[in-house]
This record gives sequence, C-alpha cells and structure tokens, in this order.
Amino acid sequence: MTFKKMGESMNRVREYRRAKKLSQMALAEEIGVARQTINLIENGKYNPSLDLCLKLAWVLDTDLNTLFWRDEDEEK
Amino acid sequence: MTFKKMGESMNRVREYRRAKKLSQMALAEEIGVARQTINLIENGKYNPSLDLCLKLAWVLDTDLNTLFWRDEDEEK
DNA sequence: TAAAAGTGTCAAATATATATGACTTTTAAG
DNA sequence: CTTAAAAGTCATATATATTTGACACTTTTA
Repeated sequence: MTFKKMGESMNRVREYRRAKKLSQMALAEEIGVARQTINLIENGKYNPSLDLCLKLAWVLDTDLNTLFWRDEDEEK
Repeated sequence: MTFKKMGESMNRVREYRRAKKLSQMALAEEIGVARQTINLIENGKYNPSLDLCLKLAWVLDTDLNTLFWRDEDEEK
C-alpha cells in the first residue's frame, strides 16, 4: 500500500474516523454529506470546502491543523 | 460597524493581510486568485476551498487554526 | 463459507466556488 | 479639497465540489 499524491493537500480523516469506529457512511450522515464525498476526501481526490473541513474536525474531535496540511512546499 | 454572521465560519484574513500591508489585490495575486475572491472571503460571503485556505495561511505566515474557525456551536 | 457491511468508483445532474469586467463608494495621500 | 488607490458589489460565465443511484470488490462477522 503506497500513498498517491493527487491534490495539494493531505489529511488524516480516515485515521481519525477509524479511531472513532465510524464507517464512511456513518460519518457522512453525522456531517450531513454524501458517503462518496467522505470517500473522495479520504483518498485525496478533491478539495473540500472550509465548512466541511470544520464539520469534520468538529465531529472527529480534533482541529483543522491536525486534520489537514499541505503536502508540497514543506516548511517555510 | 457591526459584524454580519452570514456563513458558518469566521476568519481573520483581513487582520493578517493588513498586518502584512498587502492590498486585497496584492494578496490575490500572490495566491493566484481573483481579487473578488479575497474580498468575499474577508466579508464572510462564502466558503473557500481547503486549498485556498492553506495558501492563505501559507502566504500570511500563519496556520489554519488561527485563521479560520466556526462561529456557531461554540465549544464542545 | 456464505452473507452482510464497508469501501472504491463511475456517470450524470446540481449546487456553488471562483473568474472576469465594470462600476460605485470609501479610504488614504498630496 | 482633490485625486488615486483600495475596497464593496453586481451580473454573467465557468470550473469544480457535492449529490444521487448503481454496481463491483473487499473485509468482517455469523
């Protein structure tokens, strides 16, 4: 299992979701979004909106900084 | 001057932009986005994408947590 | 080992973020 | 006070996030 770098951002949604023993479906419902949306985000296929990111952080009991970061350009 | 709560998120983009003495135009150019986009975000008129948020945090020398937060539902 | 639940993915439709160009109003300098 | 830059805003157009429904593949559990 290797990592695919498709977008410009990376995230730990899957990790945090599993820690809470939620399925993609369950998480999607809690947040009020489609299951596919969660799936695509976890697989880095696209670029969620800020609101969605905030809801994810909220439901997963974490914050934006720990959940999302940019993959390229490393440190400043 | 009073605050309008239009979206579900709040931000300190204007504050951090001014601290760097950048106009909306200058910031927009640095990030590669339209000036109106910056304007709308600063005024809470919509919901930027995660990539844009990350670029903003990057250019403004800060991070997601300090730049963006949800206005409603306060603390958990 | 069979069934069920969870996940990846595709195509088509819809909602909305973002772009472009123009114009008005506000703010900052001279 | 006058002017120019900066900021707010509108309408139209485009790109893309998100939805819906469906189906195959994989993992879990009975």
